[in-house]
Amino acid sequence: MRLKDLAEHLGLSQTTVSRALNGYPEVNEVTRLRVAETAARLGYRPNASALRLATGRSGAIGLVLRGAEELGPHMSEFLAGMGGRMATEEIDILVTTVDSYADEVAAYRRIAASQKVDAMVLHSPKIVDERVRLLKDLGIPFVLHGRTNIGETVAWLDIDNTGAVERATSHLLDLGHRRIALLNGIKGRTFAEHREIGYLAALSARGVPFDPALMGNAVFTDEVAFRLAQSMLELRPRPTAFIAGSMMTALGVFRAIRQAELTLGKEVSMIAHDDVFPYLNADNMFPSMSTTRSSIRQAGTRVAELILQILAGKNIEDVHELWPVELVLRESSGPAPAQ
Amino acid sequence: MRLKDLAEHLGLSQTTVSRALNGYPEVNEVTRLRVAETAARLGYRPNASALRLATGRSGAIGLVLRGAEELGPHMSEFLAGMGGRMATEEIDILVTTVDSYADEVAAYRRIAASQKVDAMVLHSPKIVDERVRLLKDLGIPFVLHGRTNIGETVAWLDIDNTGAVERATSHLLDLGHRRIALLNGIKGRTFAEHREIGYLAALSARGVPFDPALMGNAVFTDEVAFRLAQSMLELRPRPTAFIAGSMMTALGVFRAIRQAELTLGKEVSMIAHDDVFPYLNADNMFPSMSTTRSSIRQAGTRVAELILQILAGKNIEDVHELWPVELVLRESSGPAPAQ
DNA sequence: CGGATCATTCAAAGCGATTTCAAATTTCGA
DNA sequence: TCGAAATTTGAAATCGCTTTGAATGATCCG
Repeated sequence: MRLKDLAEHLGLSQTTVSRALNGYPEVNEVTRLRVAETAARLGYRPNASALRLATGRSGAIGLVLRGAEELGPHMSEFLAGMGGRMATEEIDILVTTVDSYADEVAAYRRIAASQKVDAMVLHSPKIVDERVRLLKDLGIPFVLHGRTNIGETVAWLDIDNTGAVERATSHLLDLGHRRIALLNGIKGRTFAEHREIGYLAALSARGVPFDPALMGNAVFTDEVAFRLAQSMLELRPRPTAFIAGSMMTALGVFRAIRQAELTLGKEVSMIAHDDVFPYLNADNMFPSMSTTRSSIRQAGTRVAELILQILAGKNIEDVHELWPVELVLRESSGPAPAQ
Repeated sequence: MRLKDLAEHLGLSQTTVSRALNGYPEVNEVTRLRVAETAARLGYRPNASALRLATGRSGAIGLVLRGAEELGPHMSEFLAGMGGRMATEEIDILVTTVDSYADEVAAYRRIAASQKVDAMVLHSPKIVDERVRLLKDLGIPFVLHGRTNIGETVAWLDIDNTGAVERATSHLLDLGHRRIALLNGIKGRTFAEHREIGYLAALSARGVPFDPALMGNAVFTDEVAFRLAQSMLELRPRPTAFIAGSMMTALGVFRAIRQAELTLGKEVSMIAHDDVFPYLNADNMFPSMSTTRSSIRQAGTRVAELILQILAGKNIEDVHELWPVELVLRESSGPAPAQ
């Protein structure tokens, strides 16, 4: 069922039918109704490729992911959020996976040259992220999920990682903890650096010296977290509190604490960052987990919204959002044990 | 940079340039080289929309997901697997999320009518899954990840859920367990029904009566699993072993066992199904987790491969793969405690 | 009544590729 | 040397839609 068929069926020209369906004003209301009704009845849908070619818009927004590393639980939540918003606009999400960084750059070039997407989302940037400049050079509109220090205006949405960790650290200090371990993300990623800044700021505000042995940088998997926490718990004096970068990390720390036969919430405290996974609830852990919370799914939804605004003409200078992070105290964080 | 520009730049016709780039035989080797070199130097890429319109192929394969429910850790692993295979073919993955089942049907129709994809992947089917018939009616090639009992030939790839659970159950019976709980997936999904069959078969082979109180059907989240396991552990006599449907489920059972102050691997045993998440390793749990293992990422890669074969003309009757599942014994499963 | 205005409709020209069919040039064998 | 065959190139049609610019009738007003 092509436009041409539909037009013939109606005894009208393609022009009129196209206009009727796309809501142009210069078509008789009676005709418009007749067209709409017939199109619906016959299940007509414009061919996506033809439409894209004619309009120049591709009707898709792109996402390039380093497969193994990035397509984890965080990303799928983010995707779900984006998808929810885009679905109502009938805009597709185009997921491209790559293996290496070099492939990633090539992928951006390819996607740009073939005009497959109208805009892109850029993820977990580094402090200085060349991908940002690349996309600017390529002229593709994009929203950065996170921030970067490149001398260009970009549209971004980020959560207040610095503030979150600063508050968590301060709170633990208030509870008397002095040996607070930070399980942070990969060195070089902006969010990890921001968290480190918050951590150091809180420590220095109380004059508590920073001990590099109490800071780990790694991916957020329970396994790595387990190993890091395990070795930190062997230090003397050992840490009395952990700040875990994600819920996966928290699970690893959990295990390390248990294996060391310590009690979470008493001998050792923990505050974890919670991206709000529907299948891993901080409230229902045992003991329940104190968290710094920010829904990554909501972030996805909002990023989608921002992209739509940009495509509608909004100036990217006006697209900056820094989301506060709530500190939710539960059972896993308590007063530091007596010396 | 359009084909036309490139052709003018070369002093050739679009026809020749197009042929040269697409490897048609009737173009002079010297010319071909010159075209290829110039195209590469100028970074020419055919416009995706135009190419699709001209060829009739969309260069994408589709995936419709019910956002909240389906876009979890399993799916992101599967996606990563698919993406890896498709990337080398320059085929895109089009992710559409929907809220309700009704929306899902509409989404399939829409995608079909607008010819956005060349093929689709269908996921976690029900015993009788109408989506399968819908896709057949719509004439879209697809591969089913799982199986369904609809009277039609479809291409599918599935793991041997029945065999996996049967072996796990038999093994626990061998160890002397008689009260074995099964934390299964949502009722009606084929994989859950298959697992139930394996469970029941193993029980009845030993003449162990089936106790409905020891079977739970729910989504695979740690929270739900925790609640189910918790209430099961309150039964008397209580279950001495658990078969957990996923690693998330296992985490919940873990917690329930600990909260009940029992020891995993001694008073209570557990075998969990492991889809092989890179961030949640059965080997590194404490105690390490016995599992029935099958990489869902590999399944994704393979499904992608099968789709490519189908698009290349392979008969769907020849596309059926049932993957065996390995049983990996570790510390979480041990002999039943003495009465 | 007649010219201007308005409301509708349509034919045809893109969009940027592929592909059919024809033309031009070379090569080859008799 | 000449015609046929093979090789190489190109003009134009096509894919299915949007959109420009023109045409057709209907309506209005002096």
